[in-house]
Amino acid sequence: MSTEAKPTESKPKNVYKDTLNLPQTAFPMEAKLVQNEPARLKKWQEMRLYEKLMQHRANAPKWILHDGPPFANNDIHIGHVTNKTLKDVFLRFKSLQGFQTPYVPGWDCHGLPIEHVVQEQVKKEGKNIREMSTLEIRQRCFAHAEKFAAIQSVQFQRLGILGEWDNPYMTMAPKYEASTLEVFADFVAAGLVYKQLKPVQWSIENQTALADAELEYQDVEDPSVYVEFPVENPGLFKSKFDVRENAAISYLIWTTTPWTLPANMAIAANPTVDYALVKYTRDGKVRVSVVAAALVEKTFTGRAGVSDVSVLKTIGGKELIEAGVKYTHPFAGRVSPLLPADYVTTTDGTGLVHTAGGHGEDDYATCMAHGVEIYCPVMAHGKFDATVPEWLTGLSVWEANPKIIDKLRELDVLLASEVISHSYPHDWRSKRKTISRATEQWFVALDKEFLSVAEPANYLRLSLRSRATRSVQFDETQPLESATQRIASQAAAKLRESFRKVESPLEFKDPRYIETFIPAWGRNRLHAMLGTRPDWCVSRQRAWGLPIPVFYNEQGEPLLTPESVRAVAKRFAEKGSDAWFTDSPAELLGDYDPGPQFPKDKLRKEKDIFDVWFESGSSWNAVLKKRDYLHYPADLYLEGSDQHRGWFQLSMLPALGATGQPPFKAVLTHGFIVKPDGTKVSKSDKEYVTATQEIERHGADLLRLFVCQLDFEGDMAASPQLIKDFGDKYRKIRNTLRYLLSNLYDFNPATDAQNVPQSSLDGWALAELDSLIQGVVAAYDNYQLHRAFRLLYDFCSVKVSAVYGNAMKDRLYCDAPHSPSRRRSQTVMHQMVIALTKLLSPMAVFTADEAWEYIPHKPAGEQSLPSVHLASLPQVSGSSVSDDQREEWNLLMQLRDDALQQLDQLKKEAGLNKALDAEVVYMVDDDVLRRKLQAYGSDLEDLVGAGFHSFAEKCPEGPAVVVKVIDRRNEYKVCARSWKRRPDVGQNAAQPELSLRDASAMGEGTTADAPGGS
RNA sequence: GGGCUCGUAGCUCAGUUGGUUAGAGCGCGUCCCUGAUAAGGACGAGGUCGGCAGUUCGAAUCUGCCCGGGCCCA
Repeated sequence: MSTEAKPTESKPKNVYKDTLNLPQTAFPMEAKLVQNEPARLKKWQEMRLYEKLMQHRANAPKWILHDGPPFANNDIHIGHVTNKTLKDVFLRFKSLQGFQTPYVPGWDCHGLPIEHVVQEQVKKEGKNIREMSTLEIRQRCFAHAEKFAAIQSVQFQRLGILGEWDNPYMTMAPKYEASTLEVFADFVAAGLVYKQLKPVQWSIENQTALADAELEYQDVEDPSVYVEFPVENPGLFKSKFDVRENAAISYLIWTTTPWTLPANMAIAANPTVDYALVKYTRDGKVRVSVVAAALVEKTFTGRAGVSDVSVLKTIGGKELIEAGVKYTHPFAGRVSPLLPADYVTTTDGTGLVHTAGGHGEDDYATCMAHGVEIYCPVMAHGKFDATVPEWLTGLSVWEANPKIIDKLRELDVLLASEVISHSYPHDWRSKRKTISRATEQWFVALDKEFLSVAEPANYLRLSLRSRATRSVQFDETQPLESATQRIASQAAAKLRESFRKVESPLEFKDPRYIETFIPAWGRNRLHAMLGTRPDWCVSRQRAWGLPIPVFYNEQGEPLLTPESVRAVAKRFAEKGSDAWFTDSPAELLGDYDPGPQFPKDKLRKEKDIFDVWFESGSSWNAVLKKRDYLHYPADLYLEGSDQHRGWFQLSMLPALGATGQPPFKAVLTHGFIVKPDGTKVSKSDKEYVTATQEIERHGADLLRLFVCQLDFEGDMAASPQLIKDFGDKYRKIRNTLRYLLSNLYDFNPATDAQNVPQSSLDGWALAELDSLIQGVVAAYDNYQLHRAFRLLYDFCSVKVSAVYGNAMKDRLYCDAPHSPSRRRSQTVMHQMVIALTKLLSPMAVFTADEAWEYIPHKPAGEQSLPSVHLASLPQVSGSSVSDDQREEWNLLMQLRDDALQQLDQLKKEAGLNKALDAEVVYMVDDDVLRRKLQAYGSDLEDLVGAGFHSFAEKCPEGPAVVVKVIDRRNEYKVCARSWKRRPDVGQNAAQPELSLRDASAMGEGTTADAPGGS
């Protein structure tokens, strides 16, 4: 499209370039984060930045975020990055705000995952794990945990996480273990600890009970059987229900776990469900069975070998149960009862539930309630003991399944057998199916009322559950903001109603009440979980953990008192919990005298260890209470949303049991990293983000910013590609900082600062900066990181780069160095770069610190700070802006939009390429308005990068101001220095090629050869 | 199956107590500049606001149901 060839022009390019004040800075455009961050990290470590910051804020109020300990196993992953970054950003913001923010990172060191890895290692080495002593296994586990805590520590520090890395907390440290036992002692003192046979999810592979958190549900196929359990006394049944048929009578049950049938001790029925007496022919024999009326069709229709199905009559569940007709176990021979249970439904099965108290939570509850024995013939390794029929003894439960089905068929009580697919719990480590199995376990009672050791004797006695639910109770004094909250409020009303009977609700500022949940629904969620969770099974049958400090005498009676526990704690504090395996009971108990019932030389030690959650859940005691520079409760716990059931809840229970109040004032949860399509990632996905790899690829700051820009309240989409693309955002911010810095090389606010009138682009920019500072601070304050990032980014991209910075170019480059207009702009830019750097510093810790070094003449009191991370929040200018003033700016920006569109038109239609060749004409009739606009001076042309502006009359209709852009290539001459095309070019006879401004600027000389930046 | 939760342009997010043609930035397309230059600028095209049905004069916004995703349980 090059129509006008200009071969002869050959203009001597840029002869005036040396006379300009072009930007200069040593702040590099290219960040080279990957290579530069480690150096800066080293610098921080050498100057002991964390300690310096703590000293710097020695007299400030504290803000304590208590770290939830990651598991000391494997490298860090993107979830760790998210969690630790959020923590670090909030800590740094609070510090910027003026708080002292000590941060003690920690690690969860005990537990099955580590023990499992060690087992695998041992296996690989060809050794037999059973031949190794517990102590030996524990030492290897200790080494493993220590190694990975060290690895993760380095990785977290590489991310720029600031904290007390040389003194973290470790749950396996002797003093920590002792602190955990102290909490346990308080539980014992409160009478909350008991031992009982109870079904738990049991891993056959690992021969241990599993915590909720150790279970994974997977869809599997299992045999399901419909079994006719013959009534014990058919005559009685027939007479009770007036049945005349000459047929066998049975209760029809359904189960997907045939192997639990040997342990069957009852059948549960729902008193509110109607049951049918169904007559049918199976394999040529007429039979009558009881089944829920609603399930007759589903149960019998289409069954092979079943015909002539008819309902003889329907009876109520209550009636059925009260008739009291027992049944005979088909192959165990026992006679067992029909029991009422309201959890029995008619969605599945037959409405009559096979009940084995030794193999199920509900079953257990039903049996306990009716005095039925908890019977569990399955041993730890998953095989039947000798109490079952001979043909089953010694078989594993999985081997037993088909045998039992065969037996049922042989006994002619199998109505049907089919394979169904359902969700079933698996051991998270072995990935094998778990079983429900009754064992002796230590429990913490949720519903027993008690007084904590911290409470006076006349205090209201409440259970752990009611303390917990009370502390998260909904606050109906808060305005309703969403449907969620409304629902929450309804639940709260119900809850409060129940409180009224025994207790008064907590006030907002009561330390037993959790003030804030972010997001708000966390309160609701935690409440629901606390309200329904079962008693806490705290024992595990493993090696790698904290031993439960119980002794047994020769009669098998347990020695467990607060004093005995504290005595062991004392020993552990010195020697670590390995002492349990090396020391005698007498040594462990030290001076403690358990009395004649428990002779020390005859005591036997408990073999169970604690659930790891009990240890990490006691961290508030081991950390917050033991380090005098922290405080209890913490201001914030911040973890992924899975921790509602995990650490949040299991920190609350120990804390409530021991101190009567929750360990935190606020809880923040964040979502999980998912793939860009919103589904969950697995390691084999190509979208999987390998944290350490991404840091090595793009640098920590980029990853940190990436995390910050996502709304953590929901799931967070990430992939290597998304992170890479995000680099554009980083570069935009960095270049904006660079541009600002590059125009400040000759600026000293002490001598050069100018007043900034509101009616100017500078005034507009300052007001924008003010609202940026306010907005970003508010966003940080409300934990809306993505909003803080967005505000900062948009400010850099739009306000500075596109509008203000662009408009100021002409005067910064071409004005005389000391001209007030140039100095005024520098005054604004100086404030901008300081504010931006500070506001960015919690997120982009490396980049902000780097930029800080290049800022000339930092604010009073901050010149000597060695790092931006010791600085405090930027000040707002504080000048109030009237609505009229805002209107004026809005008008200006609107005119800018108009002008830019016209410029674009001219470019397309008239071949105008440079805005500097155009003139902007402001057509105004109103004198007052004209005068207002005139105050903006050359802003009026620079706003769109034009060469010249003027005013003109306009016709009275239409808006108050109309802007018109005119191509002046044929009218005006170009100033050879500023490249602006304007009528005053040549008016200074001495400088015929220049505009008046440039001619006079030349006269004053330039600073182009001035010394570079700081 | 249950509890909680999310679902607005390719991406990340705004959308205030329901109210005119649903916004921004990025990306994308087209173009300009070459004195922020492995930078900078302009214009433009993109959305049945997950779906359906209600309430209402009017709904992205309220209600119900459904679909899809996530966390936690069973």
